[in-house]
Amino acid sequence: MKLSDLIEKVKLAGGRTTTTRTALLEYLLACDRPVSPADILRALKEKKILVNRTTVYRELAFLTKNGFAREVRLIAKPSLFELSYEHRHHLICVKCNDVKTIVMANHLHEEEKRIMKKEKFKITDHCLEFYGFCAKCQK
Amino acid sequence: MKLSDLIEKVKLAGGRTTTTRTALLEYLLACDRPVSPADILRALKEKKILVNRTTVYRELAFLTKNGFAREVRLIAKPSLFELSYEHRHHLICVKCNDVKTIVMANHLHEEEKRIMKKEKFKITDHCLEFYGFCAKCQK
DNA sequence: TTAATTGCAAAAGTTTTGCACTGGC
DNA sequence: GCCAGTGCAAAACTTTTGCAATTAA
Repeated sequence: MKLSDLIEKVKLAGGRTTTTRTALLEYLLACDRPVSPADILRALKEKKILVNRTTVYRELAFLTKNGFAREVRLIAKPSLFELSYEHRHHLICVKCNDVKTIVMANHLHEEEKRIMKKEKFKITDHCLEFYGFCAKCQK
Repeated sequence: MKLSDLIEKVKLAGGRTTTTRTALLEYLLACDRPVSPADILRALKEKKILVNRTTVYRELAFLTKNGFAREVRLIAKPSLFELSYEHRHHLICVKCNDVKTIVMANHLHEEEKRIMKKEKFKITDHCLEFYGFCAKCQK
């Protein structure tokens, strides 16, 4: 996904193109992993882009509400956010807390069908995360 | 799982049998769904068992650390906790936020093997949650 | 006894709100 | 000009810590 395409889509959704929004989207794109509001604040500060904490929260709320970002809650206390243009899964190291993003095919269609029938619950999405030890922490 | 068995196991792990701990385990057992520290405080208060907030947090930390409980982070802001004597999954209604617990066989063994090989990540656990609409909210 | 458990107060950290002001389109 | 976006300060929550007192085993 390209930054310009993202910005275009945000415009279509009624959002304006502001310095903050552009910088935030650029950062989320570059990271390619879930980050916390605090991470974002830190990163933008380093780039000399001064943004208020509240603005970051509101921006994330806007992106999430409009389907551009997604909130994931893995290990760390604060919520983490990532762009949502594709279905992602994460490998979370329980030792160093590192999070790696992976993309994989959905192997749960049949299972979801069965659950929907049995539980009368209409599944629209799922969240699958793997916990364990990253390459470094296995040594 | 029976309360007395749970208490016995906690004892083996070096934990003492206190009013708070017993009441908390009893509540978690009865709920059979993830609950927040605030939920626990409220429930114990209703039962006239006066417990401090800090104690609830410490108790949950103790249970989690010793493998009796598990922290799950679904939709609600605060972390939710549930007993961990079996592998569970949840059906989370995105409309009313209701959470239903289900138990299902692990269909991900093959997938996990593949990921471990490809990503050099040693998977020890996973978390799979389904989002959608509960029976009530489909109407 | 003695180590685990607890309460209380205070701090730390995260997220939300109200309000006035600014700036994209 | 309109209304989305913003900063600031303050509030609301959630979670953790230090310390002294209590209590199960």
